[in-house]
Amino acid sequence: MREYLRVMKAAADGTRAKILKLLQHRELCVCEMQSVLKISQPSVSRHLRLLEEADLVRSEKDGMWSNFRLARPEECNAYSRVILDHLRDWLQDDPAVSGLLQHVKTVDRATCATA
Amino acid sequence: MREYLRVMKAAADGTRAKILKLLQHRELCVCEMQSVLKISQPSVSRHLRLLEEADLVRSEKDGMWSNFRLARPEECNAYSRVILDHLRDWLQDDPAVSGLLQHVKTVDRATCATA
DNA sequence: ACATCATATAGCTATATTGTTATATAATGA
DNA sequence: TCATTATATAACAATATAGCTATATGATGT
Repeated sequence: MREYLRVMKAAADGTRAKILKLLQHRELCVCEMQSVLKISQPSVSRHLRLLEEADLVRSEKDGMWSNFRLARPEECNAYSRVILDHLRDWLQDDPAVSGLLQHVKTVDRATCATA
Repeated sequence: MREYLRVMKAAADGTRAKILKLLQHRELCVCEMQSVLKISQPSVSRHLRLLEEADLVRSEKDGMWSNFRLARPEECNAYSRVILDHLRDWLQDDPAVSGLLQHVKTVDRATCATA
């Protein structure tokens, strides 16, 4: 039950759902997500920690940056695998998500500068 | 997004997950669930309202009782259908859930008496 | 070494959630 | 009608969550 709740609670938040949808597009660092989501950097960091603890995302350090991506199937647990799988279809037509997906195409970590 | 969050938040709670697992066994009235879950009747009622608003369960009045059952596929939305589908496998070996499933077999609405 | 940038953590506030008790509503049966 | 039973709603307390600002950590480049 513990793992089930961790995954479901992680997925049951609007900001985190948006992050997952953004990561379907490509890997992103924290400051890129901050720029797209228009929330504070610490808030993004905490959401990412919850997503990572739920095995929904994974991160890798690249120098100064932390790159986050969706967890690969073999990195998932039984619950996160299913959620990620369905999220590829879910929210695809959501207006808020579409807007962010437009925005993310114009974002570049080189021009973040701790907005 | 609204509907996604309604379903995910409804599912992302331990007590409500237990209710859904109990309802896989059979239809139950509020007082039966109260007896099995050992929480107050108003608390059960509110959980059921949230589950019903998420199209995860449906209820029918039967005289004095409200019978709750899992929503049928045609009563679901895109999200609740998927969650209910996976929940048939999920948590099947969870010790807390197993305990409740044992208990629910011995429960009868006739012997509830607003415990 | 020092300044800068990206990220993480700590601490706080506002809000949401879950539980409770008390009470309202509605059906049943003497 | 009146008491009883089942359920729903209201109001409250305790806890959890999500946002913020301030600050710590760690890498980069001068």
